Amino acid sequence: MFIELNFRSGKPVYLQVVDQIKSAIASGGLRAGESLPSIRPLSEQLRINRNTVAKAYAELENQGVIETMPGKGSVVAANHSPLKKEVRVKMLCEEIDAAIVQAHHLQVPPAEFLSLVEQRLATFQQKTADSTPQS
Amino acid sequence: MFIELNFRSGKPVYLQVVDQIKSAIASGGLRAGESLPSIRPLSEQLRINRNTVAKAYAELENQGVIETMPGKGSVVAANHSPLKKEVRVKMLCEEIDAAIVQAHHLQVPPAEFLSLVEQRLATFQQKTADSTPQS
Amino acid sequence: MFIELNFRSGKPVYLQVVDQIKSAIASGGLRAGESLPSIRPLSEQLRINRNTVAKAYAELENQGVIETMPGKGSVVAANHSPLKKEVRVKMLCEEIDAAIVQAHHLQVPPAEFLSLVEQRLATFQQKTADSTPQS
Amino acid sequence: MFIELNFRSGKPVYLQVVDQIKSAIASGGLRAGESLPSIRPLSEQLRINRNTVAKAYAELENQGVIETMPGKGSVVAANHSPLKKEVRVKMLCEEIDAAIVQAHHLQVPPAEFLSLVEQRLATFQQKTADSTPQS
DNA sequence: GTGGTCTAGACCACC
DNA sequence: GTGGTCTAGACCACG
Repeated sequence: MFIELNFRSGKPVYLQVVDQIKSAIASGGLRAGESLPSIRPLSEQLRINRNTVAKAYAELENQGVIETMPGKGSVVAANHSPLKKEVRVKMLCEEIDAAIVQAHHLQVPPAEFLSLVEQRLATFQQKTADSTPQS
Repeated sequence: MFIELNFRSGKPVYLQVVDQIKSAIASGGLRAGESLPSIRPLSEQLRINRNTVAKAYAELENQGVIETMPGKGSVVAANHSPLKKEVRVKMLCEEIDAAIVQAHHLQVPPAEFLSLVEQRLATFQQKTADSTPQS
Repeated sequence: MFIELNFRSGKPVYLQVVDQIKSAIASGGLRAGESLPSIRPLSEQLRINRNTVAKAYAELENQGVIETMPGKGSVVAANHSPLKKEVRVKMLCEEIDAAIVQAHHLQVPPAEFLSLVEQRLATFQQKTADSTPQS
Repeated sequence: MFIELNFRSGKPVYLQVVDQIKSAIASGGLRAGESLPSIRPLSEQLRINRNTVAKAYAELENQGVIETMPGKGSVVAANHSPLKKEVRVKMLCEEIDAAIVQAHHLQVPPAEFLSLVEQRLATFQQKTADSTPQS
């Protein structure tokens, strides 16, 4: 569980924790059912307040990414979102549009952009496969 | 100059203005040398505080995207991309990775994700083409 | 906006605030688009910490009950849940089952229970109608 | 003695045990004078700590629902409802109101809500009848 | 040991 | 003025 914080980025610390844990899960570094580090030790490791980690975990829980059992710790949830399909696609499209606008702004042509997407996607799938050698 | 604000997104209003103007320039809606609407009418059109628009313009000027001549309005600066290609690609990859992680957690499979990206990209290119028929 | 807190009930204070606001909305006391009291004054009125009210508002926001615009306050959201219908019905059934078990336990016969439900439902609809005389 | 635990609900485990035993008694699954499973086997069956079951039984004894004779096990107490009818109805109404508020926020219209209540009630009576065929 | 709640007080970003 | 974040330290419930 390696998390790197950037205190100068302006992005809230608890959100950095959220995003990095989600990213670890998406790339297979953490798998459904696996335990997350407890709040107190993690807060000490990251040199931040316990409440800040707790806030991150609470956010992850109500996004349905983890499940936390008071007194017993948190585990990665089985992945299935309770949101309507249309809402999920809409949320994803906003993220995609942001990337497309960014590409235009950085003068990366559409063809190269698409190829980049395919390449990054392949990287993620590779990582996921690597961490499930038992299948 | 069509700008759509989302007051619910948590993203600062002035940054939404900044990003949408940058995106309008990137996508050809605004071209180098063209002038931007003045602060007062734009703030009335968007129904936001003049200070907010002023802050957005200041930020754009800071980034070298526009040039403001006090008393004479603002124009789009000559296009330049001082960043090295590799830096730009790295920035873009962060945006792409965010979308991929999001897709995983929203239960959108890779194939559908790719297809969505292609679709949004096509839509975006269509809009770009529409707004630059003179080229 | 009358909220009554019971500090001895064991129910978290912030949840008491959440439930009473949701109840006020459901019964028509607060209508879509209406403003909620600001966090600071409400916390003073209730004699609790600002963070506790903030936590309640955050919870209401991510249940989609209110919308909050940083720097401008919170308003009651237009009501439409992004959850799948099946999930919504399941959540509701848990609440209903709790009431049914309670009725059995309190030795209230089914017929009387049903009649009670109809009566309370009518009361709520009445209150809603009263607060929308303009329709 | 079938008890189903939900470790994700946030509701304390020992309270889930308490409520399900109370509900089993209320619905006829357990009758006055009948004995309950002892703590040790029940804790093994539910895969929870013995202390948790013990706490549940202590709570039940406190509420007068069961009677425990140290060294001899626990039996269901003779049924009694010391609360006045009006108090019981008031308690029940709070539970009902909670369900109605929930229905409003989950966008379930009153008609569908009533129909759901009738359906769940029928299911519950069915279960009750099944477990008391001897009456 | 775990997570949850609440308080108190600080600083910041936005409008 | 508004809400958002973070810290620090306290107490409690649960297993």
